[in-house]
Amino acid sequence: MPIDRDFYNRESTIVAKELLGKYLIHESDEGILCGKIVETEAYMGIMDKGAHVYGGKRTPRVEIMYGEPGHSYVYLIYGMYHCFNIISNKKDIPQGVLIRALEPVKGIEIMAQNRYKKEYIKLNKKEILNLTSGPGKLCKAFNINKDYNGEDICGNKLYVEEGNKEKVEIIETTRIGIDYAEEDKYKPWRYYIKDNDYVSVKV
DNA sequence: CTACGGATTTTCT
DNA sequence: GAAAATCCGTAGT
Repeated sequence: MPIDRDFYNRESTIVAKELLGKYLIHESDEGILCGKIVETEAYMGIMDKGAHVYGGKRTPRVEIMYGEPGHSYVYLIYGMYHCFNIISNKKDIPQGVLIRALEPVKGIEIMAQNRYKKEYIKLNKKEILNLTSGPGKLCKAFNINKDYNGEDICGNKLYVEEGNKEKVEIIETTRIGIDYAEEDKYKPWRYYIKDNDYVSVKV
């Protein structure tokens, strides 16, 4: 069951924290993919120098951010990799949560094929850890591309569900890859689950 | 272990 | 024409 849209209709820092430990599900053509969300980043809208919508910028690419919460924002970065975000907060307040890392739960065979064109059994330990331990990697493993931009995360194709409600210890720290964001690059808006092997960068 | 650079294309200036 | 919310392979310590 997808989580209710109200869940996303809040500050992205809150949504980012509460997404940790939940499951991202993709009912792809190859089969069901499921990963536990272990690392997220909040992008806080037009006041955030690290965000694509900083200063109220409104371009075709970021237009989806100004829409209803609970939709996806997928974009191509460095010409080769996709990043997957979930739009948070209400219409006209363009905030989002970048999903930075997952722990594979179901459909690992499919992820192995998507990432390496190899069977899971043939992967070495490092390759297994690298299946979904980064924003570009998890998009490749989950076969998320630009076709999923604007997808409804409250639908039945690509969505988040509750998971097993385990207690998680959350680390708050600074974001990654936004050196141009001046003072905002030091904002503690990256969150991850303590001691999880699939977190992309630890403190 | 860290450091560097190349890949590759969309997006905005 | 430059930069980008990244990743990976290679070279050096």
